[in-house]
Amino acid sequence: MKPMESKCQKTCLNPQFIEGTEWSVLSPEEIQHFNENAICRTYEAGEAIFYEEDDCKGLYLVKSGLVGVRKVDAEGGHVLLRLANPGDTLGYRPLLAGEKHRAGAEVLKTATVCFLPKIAMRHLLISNPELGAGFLQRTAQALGAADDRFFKTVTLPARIRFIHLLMIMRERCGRIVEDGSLYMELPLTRRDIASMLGIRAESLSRLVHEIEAEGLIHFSGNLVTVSNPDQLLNEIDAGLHFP
Amino acid sequence: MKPMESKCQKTCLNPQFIEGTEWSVLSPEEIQHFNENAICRTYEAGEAIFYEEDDCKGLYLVKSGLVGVRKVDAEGGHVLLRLANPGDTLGYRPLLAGEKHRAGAEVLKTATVCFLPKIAMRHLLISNPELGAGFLQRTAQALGAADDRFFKTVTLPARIRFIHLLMIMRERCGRIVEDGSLYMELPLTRRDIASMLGIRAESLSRLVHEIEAEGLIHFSGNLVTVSNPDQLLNEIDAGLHFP
DNA sequence: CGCCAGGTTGATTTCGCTCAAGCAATGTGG
DNA sequence: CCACATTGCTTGAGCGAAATCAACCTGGCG
Repeated sequence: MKPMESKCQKTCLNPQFIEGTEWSVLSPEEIQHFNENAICRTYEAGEAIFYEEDDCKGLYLVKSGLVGVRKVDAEGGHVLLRLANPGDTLGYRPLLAGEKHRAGAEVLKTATVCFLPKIAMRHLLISNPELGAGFLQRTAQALGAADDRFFKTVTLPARIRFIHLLMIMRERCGRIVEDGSLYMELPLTRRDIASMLGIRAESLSRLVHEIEAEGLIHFSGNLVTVSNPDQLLNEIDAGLHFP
Repeated sequence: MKPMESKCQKTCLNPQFIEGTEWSVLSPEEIQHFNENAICRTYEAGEAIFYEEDDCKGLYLVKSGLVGVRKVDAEGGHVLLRLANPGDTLGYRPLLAGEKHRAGAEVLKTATVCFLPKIAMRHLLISNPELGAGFLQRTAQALGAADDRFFKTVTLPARIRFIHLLMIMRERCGRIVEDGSLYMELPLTRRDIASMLGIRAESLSRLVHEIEAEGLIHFSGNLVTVSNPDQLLNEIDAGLHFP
């Protein structure tokens, strides 16, 4: 069976969806141009969208679901670099740098993704300089974030990095439940979380155990409950401003 | 005594110097506009050009010398993120991202640096879209490099990372001496090298000792001699493609 | 001369890794 | 429906790479 593909037919990019993304600067005609050239496809969890070292054929707008960007090392271990949520665009870095993909994209939760060929993108970049400016800004911000991550992984202990990651995930999938505690469902396997922290799954497991023993957090499967989120934030601060 | 500052007076940006940099796309009039607004200044080793968290007031073109970009952690330790050689431009990331500086710049070897205010830069970006495209590309490449560094620091052992760094430095300051061996003068302290690798100075010291004992390299102060550079390259490959 | 920063070395500890086993949930095929 | 592989996660024991702490060079430099 062939994967489900379809022209977007004015459905892919629409004013509500692109709100807050780089695409929001497009005019109605440009949106139409996008939709005429883009191809939508739904991927199941585990499917790859593109691989490291592939030529960059265009870019990928995540419409729903969750996508992970990863690199693979010599022994086959993978390191998760970042996550792409609905509204995020993938593949713009290699496109703008004029390079091949330096990381692969794999679907983590069933996702529909809109592919826009390079040529169409170039057309849009020329017709609307604002679009380029938007991606320029986003790339520059991503560079800052990447430097930050490097800095943190070499200066902070794994425990603080883990708590930090939890606090970031809170923005994506956290909910405050009636009694004031924080509740979230992590969309990642332990192995993937560990790789984002630069540690092994076993080490993460011990770390989780330790934090749980202190009563700060309760884990069960992918479900996390934090009784007192502020306490964790304090620990991050303590990790930074050491006396 | 006030630091030596001066208007560039047509001297700063000139066709020979900008060859191969992002600035090479400027027209003669634009070059003039740059020179009229830029301010040159010479810094001694150890001086700071800007600090982390400073507002970004413009960008800095390194004309000569060597500049380091670093972040400082809670206990006052610094991590060297990257080096800026003559022709490199600093501060474009925060400018383009619309953020404050997220790292500081410190002169490592006496450097003359040309400062171009934000407003003048905006003017140039508008008058010449090629310039923006150039910085876009460079930013995108830097992002790829930053991801790569993170990936390497979590997957490769310190030893391989060190050799890797040496091979990168070769391109900047390496010379092949008459008998075919490689000779270089590292413009960095041990502490700074260690911070780039994400390890402590003591660990680096032991590492150097170990590699020297194997006869691969000889260190004396900042001077490095590599009798057989290919052997080191092989080791990097071995570190990647493990059976 | 003494001081100081940069570098080295040694002893000890800590953190995270490896290897190995066990367990629960989920498929899968007979 | 059950036996059996598979996958994700956890746990334990032992190991190893770097960190830490502390002492000690060494070469400027006031």
